[in-house]
Amino acid sequence: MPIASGRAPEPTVSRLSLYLRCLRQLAREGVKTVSSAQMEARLGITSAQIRKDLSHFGEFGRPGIGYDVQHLLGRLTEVMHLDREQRAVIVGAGNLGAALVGYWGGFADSPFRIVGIFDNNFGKIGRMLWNLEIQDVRRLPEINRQLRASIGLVAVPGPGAQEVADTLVESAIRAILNFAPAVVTVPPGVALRNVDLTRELEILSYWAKQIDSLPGPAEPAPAANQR
Amino acid sequence: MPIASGRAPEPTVSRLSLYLRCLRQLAREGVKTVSSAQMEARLGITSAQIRKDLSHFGEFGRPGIGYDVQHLLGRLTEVMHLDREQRAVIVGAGNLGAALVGYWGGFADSPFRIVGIFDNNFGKIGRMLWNLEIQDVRRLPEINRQLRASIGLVAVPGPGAQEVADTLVESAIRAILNFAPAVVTVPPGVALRNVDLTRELEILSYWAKQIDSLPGPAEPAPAANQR
DNA sequence: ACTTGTGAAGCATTTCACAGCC
DNA sequence: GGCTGTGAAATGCTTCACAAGT
Repeated sequence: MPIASGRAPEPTVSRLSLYLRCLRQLAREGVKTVSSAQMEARLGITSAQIRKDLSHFGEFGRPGIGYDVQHLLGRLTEVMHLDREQRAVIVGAGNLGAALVGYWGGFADSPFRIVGIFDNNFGKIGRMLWNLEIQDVRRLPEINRQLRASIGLVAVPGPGAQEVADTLVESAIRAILNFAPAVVTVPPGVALRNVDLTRELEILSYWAKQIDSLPGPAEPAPAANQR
Repeated sequence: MPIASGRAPEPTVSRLSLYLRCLRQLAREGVKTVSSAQMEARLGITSAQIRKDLSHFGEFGRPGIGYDVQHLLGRLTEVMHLDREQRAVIVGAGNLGAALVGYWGGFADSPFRIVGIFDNNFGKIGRMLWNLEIQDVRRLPEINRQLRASIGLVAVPGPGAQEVADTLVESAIRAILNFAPAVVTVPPGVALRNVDLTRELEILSYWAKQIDSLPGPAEPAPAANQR
């Protein structure tokens, strides 16, 4: 029994987020208790997978009963550090950057809060975006001493992405979500994930093709692992 | 030698898109020939992985020399069906939908073209977004007979996502990119990928935590597999 | 009767390492 | 000497299946 956190596989962690969303919905519905089989029905992730995933972080269920929704919700929220405010800055005040500010501006009960938006374009610096003033990315390290954001979102064109990431690291950011179509590297101790929109479409283009040229009757698409 | 396409693993296909981007850059730089080791230096994907990936689709390299950039670029473009126009529609004309239209409106040399945007809100229907008129999502199946899009982007709030996906399937869409924070299911023969922004931040929140609470000196973050 | 937690088995992907070719 | 393509080994993840708990 690996009491609480050891080192969990990356796929497991990424599914935790899905479990959380499912549990929040169950809580809204007033459901008290849920079995891994019931979650399978909602998420399309096998019950064995769910139990194995949860087992990395502790023993949350009761044989014959299932999981207490509120309890599991609380524990997973802690495990993922979503029980505290998570402050984030966005670099890049273009279409995408603006949409991202709006995206998390909407929900007040989210732990994520966008506390700053930065750009390198003098035409944009000083303008307001929602309730935030666009600031000079060159001042980011200095300004983040006040903002104390630990997450950075990179929404600039590909060629500028590495430089922006370096600036974020220099600003004591611990996690970067990169939307730029570019390979970004970060030093040990900084987490990085990429969201690459063109890449997603290209991958779909491949699978759509595969489906077209299938010999027999249609086969299930690989469904991206419910990623 | 599995001449050209058999069934390639999903991770391989998803990396193909990275190889393409790298090759396009090499072509712009005027580089004629590239080895898997040189690509490793640019992409952070091991040379053995690159060679194994490419081997699923044919033998493109020459021992002692490497790969001809133009040739490999051309072949991979074919493999992924990016040598033809790929028409897409977006459902949801909110912040995100609008940003997505702009995102692909920018680049003219992309095979992806947004040919329609739809919403269910009468306040939005009829308004223009860039050069497209927002249309009633209820008319999507009918209108797509003219548009002939095969890709659909879902940019609506979570609760509406499944209904929208069903409408897209009914409209002869073969591939769906879902941005809504919801589990969507599609019938066999339709490809589906999810881009879940909140989920990405939640996962980063976990890894950033892991880093904080590391006993020894910092360790590399799992880097999301360059995903 | 139902459900969890988990070793063990099964499967998929990555990495190794080298024969063969330039 | 340098590089590809690929079986074989290693690794990592998922699924099975069941003892134990309610």
